[in-house]
Amino acid sequence: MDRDMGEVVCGACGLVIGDVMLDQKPEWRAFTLAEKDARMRVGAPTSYLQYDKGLSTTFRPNEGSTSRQMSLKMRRLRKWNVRSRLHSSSERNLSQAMNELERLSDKLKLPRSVREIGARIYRKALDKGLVRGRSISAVAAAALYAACRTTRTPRTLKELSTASLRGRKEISRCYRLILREVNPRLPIDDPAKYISKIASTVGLSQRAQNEAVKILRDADSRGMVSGKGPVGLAAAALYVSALLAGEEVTQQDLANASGVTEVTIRNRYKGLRNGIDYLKEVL
DNA sequence: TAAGATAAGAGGGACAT
DNA sequence: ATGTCAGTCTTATCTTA
Repeated sequence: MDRDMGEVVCGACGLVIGDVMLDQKPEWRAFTLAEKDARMRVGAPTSYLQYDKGLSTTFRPNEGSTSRQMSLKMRRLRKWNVRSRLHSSSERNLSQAMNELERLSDKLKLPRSVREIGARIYRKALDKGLVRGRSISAVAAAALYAACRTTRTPRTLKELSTASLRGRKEISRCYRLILREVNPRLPIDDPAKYISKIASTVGLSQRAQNEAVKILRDADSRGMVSGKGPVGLAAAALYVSALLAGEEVTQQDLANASGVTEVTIRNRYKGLRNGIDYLKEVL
């Protein structure tokens, strides 16, 4: 089980068995009865996924005493309750954004934990006024992408943009804005994260994956990776390791599975061959 | 048919004006 | 703010084994 990836992977063969990670746990645990008793009072775990963090009240008609007057009064109260919750534009904005976040996460099979972080990032962006003048869906997609990066969950900007209604350019603009304004320190994208994802869709062995990771480490230690796209590097490393292991994969297959072009794979492949001595001899 | 080569164009970062 | 430069990646097309 690879928690970073949000995937369930077979340890023997590297096959991705399922990529839906359900997070059904409450956010706390009770170890003793007394503790449990104490915690009964905290209510549901709060969540950033609801625009009001799950703390709002709702009115329901009282089914027991349904006098005509009472139900009218209740209806009025409920109306005001709803109004007071939704009246501010920022909260309306949030509620829309949370919907979009849910839709995207669903499409991309992202675990709830990532969605939570995406929601938190979106809130910050909204508080800083970054959403004004931009589309909610684009900023939401960008926030979710940022969440993938902070949690080291391998999703590409491209995947985000195909799931979103917005174009890649617009989302990446928002993403860079978020980087600058709200989330200055994100870990750099690690190519190794993409390896098992790519490998399992083209059916490469775990052995080949391990080898590919090793190759990437070598390349990194030689300063060959800076400035290069992480996905292309991962795909090329897999191509090399497949050759070494005698497993059959075409550049075309890897290109399809990874979302980069064959040309890019070829270029990275060439770089790896020239840059790493022990590969020069074998290939 | 897969792999390699080449060229043109897009988009974005760094840096200067 | 705007322009230029170097470098990456994509798309398209042709050649090679």
